Amino acid sequence: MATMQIATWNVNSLKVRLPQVLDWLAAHPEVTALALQETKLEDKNFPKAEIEAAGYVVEFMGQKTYNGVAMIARAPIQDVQFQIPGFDDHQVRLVAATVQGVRVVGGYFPNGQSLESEKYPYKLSWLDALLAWLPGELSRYPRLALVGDFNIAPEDRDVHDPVKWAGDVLVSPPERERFFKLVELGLVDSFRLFPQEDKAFSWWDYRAAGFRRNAGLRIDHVLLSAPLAAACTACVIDREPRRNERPSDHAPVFVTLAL
DNA sequence: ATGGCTTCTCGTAGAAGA
Repeated sequence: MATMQIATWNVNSLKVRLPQVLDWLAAHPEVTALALQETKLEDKNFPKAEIEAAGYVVEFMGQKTYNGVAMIARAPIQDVQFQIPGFDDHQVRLVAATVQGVRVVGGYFPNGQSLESEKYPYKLSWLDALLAWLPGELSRYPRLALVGDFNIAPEDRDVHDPVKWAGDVLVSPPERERFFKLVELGLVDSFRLFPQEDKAFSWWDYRAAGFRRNAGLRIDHVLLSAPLAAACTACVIDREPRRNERPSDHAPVFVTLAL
């Protein structure tokens, strides 16, 4: 039986955060696969050599200014696929790859901006496309982890001030319904497999001292198929990098699997 | 306080993030 850890981190610019990513990986040698979101880099500017020099392999697809995803791994990355098949998306938001027999799907789910924005129906259609695609992926890869920045706080306990946020984007019922449709596909919210402290969040607003006040949301998730959930021994939101200078507004989240 | 802060860009102000 071997232990592997799978992680996700919205780095909000890999250009700025690369040293922090490398430091974090060095401090977490059991992390076999790390899915990144919001790399915000065109492929020609991606720091592939630096990541490989640290002893990792990496697959990536990005674009200027916004979005962009990557998969960093200690072990070979196989069968890489970008974007949701059949969903014509001009925003780079998904990478799927197999690492040590585990299918890791890393997503940067759309934010939606507001319920009135045209970005909100885009978010819902993106979620619907993901929901339509995943059943086949799950049958092909029974060991599957869906990770990333979901931009959905599934329950009120995932929100620092549920009254203030009520009905807003990231917590609206149509988004939450789709999150729980993912659960109905057989994907388990690994964080809730274990006792957790109250007010556990993965994102804190840069503004108004959000982190200091723990005014956050739990929107970064690791969802596991049944065989992986059965092997999961821990799910941790690592707040430590949020204390760095120039931190990402998101914390990394990782699971430990005893496979 | 419908803001705050941080990132990005055919940039130096405005959009977007969540």
